[in-house]
Amino acid sequence: MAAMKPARTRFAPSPTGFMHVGGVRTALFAWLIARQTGGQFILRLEDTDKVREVEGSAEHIMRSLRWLGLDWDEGIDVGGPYGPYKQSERLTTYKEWADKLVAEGRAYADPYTPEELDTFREEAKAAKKPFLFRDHRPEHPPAWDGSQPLRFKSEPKAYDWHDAVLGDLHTGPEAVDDFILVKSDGYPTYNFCHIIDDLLMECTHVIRSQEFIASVPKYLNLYEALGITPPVLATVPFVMGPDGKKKLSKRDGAKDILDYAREGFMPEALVNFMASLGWNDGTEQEIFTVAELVQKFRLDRVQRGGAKFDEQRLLWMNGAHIRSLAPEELYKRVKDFWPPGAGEASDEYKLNVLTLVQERLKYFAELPALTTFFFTDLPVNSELWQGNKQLKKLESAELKSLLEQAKAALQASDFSVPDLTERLNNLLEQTGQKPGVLFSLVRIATTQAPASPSLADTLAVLGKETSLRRLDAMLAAL
RNA sequence: GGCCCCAUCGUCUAAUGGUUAGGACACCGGGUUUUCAUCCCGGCAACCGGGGUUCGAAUCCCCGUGGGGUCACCA
Repeated sequence: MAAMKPARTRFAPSPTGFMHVGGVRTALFAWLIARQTGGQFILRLEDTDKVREVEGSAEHIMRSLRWLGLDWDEGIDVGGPYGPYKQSERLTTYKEWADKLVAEGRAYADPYTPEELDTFREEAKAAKKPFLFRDHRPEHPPAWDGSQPLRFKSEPKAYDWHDAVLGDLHTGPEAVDDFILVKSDGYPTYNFCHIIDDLLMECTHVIRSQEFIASVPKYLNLYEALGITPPVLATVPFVMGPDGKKKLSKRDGAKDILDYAREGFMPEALVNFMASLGWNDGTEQEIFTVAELVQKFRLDRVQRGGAKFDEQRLLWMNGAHIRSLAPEELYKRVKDFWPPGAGEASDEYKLNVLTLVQERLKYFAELPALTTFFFTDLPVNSELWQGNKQLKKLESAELKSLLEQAKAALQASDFSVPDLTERLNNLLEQTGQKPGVLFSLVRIATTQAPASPSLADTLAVLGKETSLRRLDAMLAAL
C-alpha cells in the first residue's frame, strides 16, 4: 500500500455509561486509520455535560478499548503534548476562543429564558417550519457576562463539502443557524469545543456517526469564522438494532462491549465483526486478522447505509477465530472459563480436553457445558438412551449385554486412540450392531452427556479407569 | 413540516454501463463409520416502484415510495 500521510485521529466519548458495538465501531475505524498511516490515535473525554455524566464511565470505556486492543498514543490517562485531554480541564482555552469570537462580533449573549425559547419552538412547529434561532436574533444583545448562554453569530449560506464516506454533500443556508457555544453553566457545548480541540490537537480526521451530519454545515460556518481549514470529515452509518430500523441503543438491549469479554468472545473476532459491519475490501474474504484490517481498511469503502447487528454472524465469526488459534494459545485464553470440577485436573489433561472441543466452541462461556463430563462423573441419565431413536428400541437386557461386551473390549485396551478405534470396530463385528447403536450406547454410558467429541477421542482422554467406572455405573442402573 | 442521509437475498455484502446478479451468516437437504460440532457438496433466497439517458442500466438522471437523522444550555 502506498505510504500515506500520518493521520491523527481521535475517539472522543462522553462519560455517560458503557459502550456498545455502535460506539466502539466508530472508535475502531478511527484507530484503523491512525495505525494504517503510522499516525496517532487520541482518546479525548468530552465531559462537558455534568448532568449526564456517569461515575466510572471513563474507566469503563478505557477498559473496553484496551480489551479490544485499540490502544491510544495520547489521552486522558497517558497525557501527551496536546493535553489536557479532558474537556472539563480545558475551560480557559475555550473561554479564550469564545472571547475572540465575541470581540470579532461573531458571538453574542443569548438574552432569552428557556420558556421564551420554548415558545419560539412551538410557534415554529405550529407553522410547520424548522426552528431557527437566528430568526429571533436580538438586535442589541446584552454584554456577555457568563451568566447567559453564548451563541455563535452565523452567516447562513449554502455549502458543498466532501465526506470521506458519503462523498459529495450539499445543503442550503437553512442548515446554518446560531447555536450555543458556551452554556450558562460555563461549560462549552460539543458543537464548539470539539472544533477547538480538533484544531489544537491537530486532528486530521473527524470520524463520527450519522447523527451529526445535519450539524456539519454549522460547523463549516464556525470553521470559517475561526479561519480554520476543516479536517477530513467522515460520517459513519449507524449500527442498527434488532428491528433493523433504529440505531442500536442501550434501551433496546445493546450489550456492554465488556459483556462480550465476560462471555468469552475474542477481541479479534469482535473487531473483525465490527469492521465487517459496514465495510469490506471488495473481495470475498470474511475473516480478517487485526493486522489485515489495519492494512486494508478504507473509509471510502465504508457502507453508506446502516447495518443491522446480527448476533448469529458474530457467533459464527467468533467460532472461526477460535478455530484459528493454536491449542496452546486457546488454552491461555480460556483460563477463567473451565467448569468447577476442572480445578484439580492437570494442564496436560485440560489441554487435551480443549483440543477436542475447540472446533465446537463458539464462545468460551460454553466451555463448562461442553466439558463438565471430562472432569466430573455425571449421574446416570436414563433420558439419554430412552430418548435416543436407535437405543430406545432395545430392551434393557440387550443394552446390558452390549455394555458388558464393550466393557470387556475396553478392559483389554491400552486406551490409545488407534487401539480404541480398532477394538471398537471389532466390537461392531462381534456384536453385529450398527455404529449408531453401539457407539451411541458407549458414548452415553461414559459421558452421560447429550453430545461429546468422537468416541475414541473421548475415551482416550477420559482414560481407562474413569471409562470403566462409568460403564459400571450405567450397568448398575440398567 | 423544513433540511439532510440512505435503499441488492431474512441478515452482512460484491458488482464501479454488458455477469445465468457473486460470496458469507442463518435456514433446508446430503456426505465425512454414533451424538453435537468442524469440514465438504447441494438447495432456498435479492436489484423498492415509475419514468428517462443509452445499442445496453442494479449501476447515470428525474419523480415517487419506504426507512432513518436533525431542527437541545446532549453529545
